[in-house]
Amino acid sequence: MRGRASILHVDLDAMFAAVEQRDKPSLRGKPVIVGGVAGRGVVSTASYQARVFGAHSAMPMAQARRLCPPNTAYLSPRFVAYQRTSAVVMELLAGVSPLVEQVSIDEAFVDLAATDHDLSVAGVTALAHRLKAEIAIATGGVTGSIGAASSKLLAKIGSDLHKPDGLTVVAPGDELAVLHPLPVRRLGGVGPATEQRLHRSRIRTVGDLAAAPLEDLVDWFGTAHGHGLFRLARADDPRPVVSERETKSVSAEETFDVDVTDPARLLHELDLLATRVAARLRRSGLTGRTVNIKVRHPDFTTVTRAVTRDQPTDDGQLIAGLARRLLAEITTFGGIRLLGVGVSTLYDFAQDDLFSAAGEDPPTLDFPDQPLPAAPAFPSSPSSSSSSSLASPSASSSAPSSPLVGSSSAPSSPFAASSPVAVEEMRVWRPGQDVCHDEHGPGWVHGSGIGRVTIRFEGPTTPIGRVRTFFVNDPHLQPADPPDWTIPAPAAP
DNA sequence: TCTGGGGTCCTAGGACCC
DNA sequence: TCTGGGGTCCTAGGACCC
Repeated sequence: MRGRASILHVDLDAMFAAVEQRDKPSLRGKPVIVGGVAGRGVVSTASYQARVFGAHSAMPMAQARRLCPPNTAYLSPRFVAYQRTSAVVMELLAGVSPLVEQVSIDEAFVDLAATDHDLSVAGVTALAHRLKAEIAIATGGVTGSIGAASSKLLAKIGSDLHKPDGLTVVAPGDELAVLHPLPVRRLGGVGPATEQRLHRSRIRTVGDLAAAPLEDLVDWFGTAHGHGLFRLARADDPRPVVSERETKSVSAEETFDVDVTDPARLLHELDLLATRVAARLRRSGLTGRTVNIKVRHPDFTTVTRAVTRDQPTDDGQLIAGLARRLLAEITTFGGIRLLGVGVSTLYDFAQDDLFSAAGEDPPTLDFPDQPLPAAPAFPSSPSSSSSSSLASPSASSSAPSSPLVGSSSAPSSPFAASSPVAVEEMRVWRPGQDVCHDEHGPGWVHGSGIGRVTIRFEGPTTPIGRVRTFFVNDPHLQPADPPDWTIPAPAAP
C-alpha cells in the first residue's frame, strides 16, 4: 500500500450495452442485453435498465428473457465495435501515464506515480474528473467509473462503489473505513465457493474477515488463498501495476446447441478448434508444448486431458492429432455438451532472433523468462551424433536464406515442423565438439542449457557468428561430420 | 430452454532424479 | 541394501475473473 492515492481503476459502465445504445439511438433508455442470444447462451452485459429487472452478466439468456419486459433488446456481441471503443479509451489512459495495465476490454489500472502528477487527494480528484469527461466525449457517450486509491484493491473497489458514471477517491488512511463494512464478496478472489465457506463461519463483511485467525483461513482455503484473504482484509495489497503480462495459454471451445453424440462430428469439431488455436498461436508468434482438451458432459461435469511434448509446436494438424488421441481416452457415450482444445507451456521464439540480430550470444545456461523442459544433465553420455552422416546444407533448404530478417515475420516458426508424437529421448550435444547443420548450413555446438542447445553457425556458406537456440531434439538440427574448417574452441560456460 | 468463452492461479498426487 | 528428503515436472480438477 502506498502513501498516496496514486492508482486509478477505470471501468467502462456496462460497456457492450452502452456501445449498442450509442450506435442505435432507438435503444437508448431501454433494457438492452448483449450475449449469446440463441441456444445455450448467457448474458455478457445487461444495460442498467435491464439490471432493474434482475438481469446480470453470466445469467443464462433464457432466464434473462423470463425476467425482462417485452421491449428488451437482445443482441449478439459486436466485438469489433467494442474493441474500437476500448482502444480509444486505452489511448486516453496512455496519455495520463506510461504505466497502464489493461485488465480486460473494458477495464484498466493506471499508475499515476509513474509520471509527474499532483498526487494530493484534490489533485487526483481533479484529474479523474477530467479523464471521465474525456472518455465520454471520445467514445461518443460511453461512460466510465473511476476509483483512485493507494492500492489496486481499493482502486477497484472504489470504481465499483458509485457505478455507473461514478468517481471515488479513497484518501490515504481511509482504506479500512471503506473496506471493512463491505460484504466479503466484494474482495477480488472471493467467489461463490469462498463466500459460502466464510458465511458458514459467520464471516459476512471484510471487517469480520479481518478478525478471523490466519490459521483458520489457511485451513479452509489453503496456503496461498488463505494468506491472500488475510492480507486483503487488512488492505495490505502491494501488487504493482504491470503493463504487459505473458500469455500462458491459448484455447478455443464450443458449447453445442444440442449435445453431440456422433463421433465423426466430434472429431471434425476437434479439428476445427485445433486449427483455430494454431492460427492464433502463429498470429502471436507463439508455440506450445502442452496440448489440452476439455469435455463437458450433459450433466455439466467437466473433464480435461493433457499431453506434453518435448518440442513446442504451432501446427494445427499436429495439435489436432494429439487432441484426437486425448479424446479417445474419454467416454463420449451419452453425448457431449462442450468440446475445447488448448495449448499451454508456451514459448516465444522471437527471442531467438533478437539474439542473432544483435550479434550477441544467447544466455547459455538459463532462459530467464521461460519454463524449461526437463533434460538430462549436460554433458553426459557419449554423443549420439557421431555415427550420423553429413546432412547436405542444401538438401532441406526451403526456408528464407536469411533468418536475420526472415524468420520473425514468417507465418510459422521453424520449430513448428511436425515430428513423431511418441515420447522422444533427449539428444545430447557436446559444446565445442559436436557439429551440426540446420537448413542454413553448418554450425558447431556453442553451449547448452536444459533441453536446449545453442548453435553458432560459421562456415563458408553462413554468416559469421550467427547464434541460434534450438531444442535439443529439433528435427532441423542434424548431427554432422566435421566439415573441412577448423572447429572453434568451446565457449566458456 | 439452466449454466459462454477466454483466460489465470492454485492444489494435490505421482513420477522421477539426485 | 534400505530408506528418505527435496526439487521439478506433469496431470486433473477447481475457483475465480471479465
